[in-house]
Amino acid sequence: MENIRVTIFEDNKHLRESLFYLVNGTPGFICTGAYPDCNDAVFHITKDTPDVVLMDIEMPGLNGIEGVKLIKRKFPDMQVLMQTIFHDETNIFNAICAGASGYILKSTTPADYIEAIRDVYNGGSPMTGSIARKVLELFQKNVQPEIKPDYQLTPKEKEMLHFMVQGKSFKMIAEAAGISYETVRTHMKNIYAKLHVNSNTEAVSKVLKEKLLSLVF
Amino acid sequence: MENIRVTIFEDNKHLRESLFYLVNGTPGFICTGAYPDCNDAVFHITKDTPDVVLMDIEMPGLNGIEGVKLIKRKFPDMQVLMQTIFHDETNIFNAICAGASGYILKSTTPADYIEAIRDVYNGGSPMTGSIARKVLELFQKNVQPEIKPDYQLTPKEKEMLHFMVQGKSFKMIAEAAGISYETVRTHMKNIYAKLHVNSNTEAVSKVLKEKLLSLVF
DNA sequence: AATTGCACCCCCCGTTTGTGGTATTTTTTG
DNA sequence: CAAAAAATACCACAAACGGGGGGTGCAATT
Repeated sequence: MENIRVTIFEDNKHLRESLFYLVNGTPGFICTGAYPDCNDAVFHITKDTPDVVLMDIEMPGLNGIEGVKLIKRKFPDMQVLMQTIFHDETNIFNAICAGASGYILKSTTPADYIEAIRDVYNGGSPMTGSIARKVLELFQKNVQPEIKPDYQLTPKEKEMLHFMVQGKSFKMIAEAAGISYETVRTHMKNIYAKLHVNSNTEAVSKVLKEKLLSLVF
Repeated sequence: MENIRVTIFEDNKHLRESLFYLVNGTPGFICTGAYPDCNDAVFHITKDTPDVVLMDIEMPGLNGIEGVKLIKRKFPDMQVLMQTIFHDETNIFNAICAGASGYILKSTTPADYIEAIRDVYNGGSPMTGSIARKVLELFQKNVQPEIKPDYQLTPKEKEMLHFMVQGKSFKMIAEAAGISYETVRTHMKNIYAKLHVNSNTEAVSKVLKEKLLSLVF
């Protein structure tokens, strides 16, 4: 059985070394290189000839996204497994689009790290459940954009929501719509019940995500 | 802690009963129903009020794909976890497009079944690595990143916003992020200043409209 | 050595929302 | 027309939010 060759790009010295020892300490795996940035990624990979690249997203200089692009341009079949801290998710989507083959969190256990690398090597795409969920949702939108559930909102309720997504307070909505503050509150209560939410932010979020309002008005 | 309510649709009597006992035998889970077909799925679910539906794909009469469609039309927020014996690509994509929240194989172990159900319940989307890979590949072709204004938000601030657009309250965010309530408020205050808004709804609205968080995560 | 940016934590105070009600007046519709 | 649905309005209380302070520690930069 051939060893799975892994090259690591990770700016954090401690984590980089931990991963290095983790990979090398696991039977069937060998770390062919561990670098603090991907400025010379193509050079390193040409030399290391890894099967899988473990790439941090947040890095000084060339970040992980650019790194993946570089690598995939030169080695289209290279398997790149991204890793990042959970909540800097802004670029994760871009990472995937750049050609990443998987996405894991830095909070994963050593065993899971190894498992993810093996999974990528075997043609899988390990990712967390929450990432997977988001990917699925976008997938559903692209393929079938018409999953528009009907919440049976009345015209007045939609008007309230319109003002709501503009960031208006109940008081401002009352004035804008020419009705009393308490009436606005009543409408909002009904809306919350229909949308199955219980806060203004949830309502706004749901409206925008599901495009419940035709952006007229 | 509330039990996770699970309703099962599975034509194979043996497997159906096994799953029933598995779910009921696991602390924190309760099987609210187990049916051999989804002809009366909407009725059963109305009665059972499950949190998660475990749905077989291959079934006589109405198959699992149609079942999901029915269920999602009536209960748009219902979480449906698909399961099948086949690794059939067409079915998988149809299921995903129909609104399934996850996809597992019948070959999974009991422990993994439970884990998958829990994952779905918690907003994740469990799926096998190979499924994920296929989804990613399609994803990479269809989407290109767009230009977005830069408000110089720090990673932590983006994290806060990420939770915000999920409709979470400050208190919930504090818990989810493992920081104190007051810290969340501090971050939010800074965010408001950077985005030039002064309420949670305005912030959420701006984030979603301008796709500040790449919308996906 | 000093500064800056970020993440973190706490207090106060007034305002706004969320939630539970009740209740009257249109408007729509069978 | 009678009934249902929608829109209107109010009260009360608890919870959450917005804006204003005050801080500490740490790492990177200057």
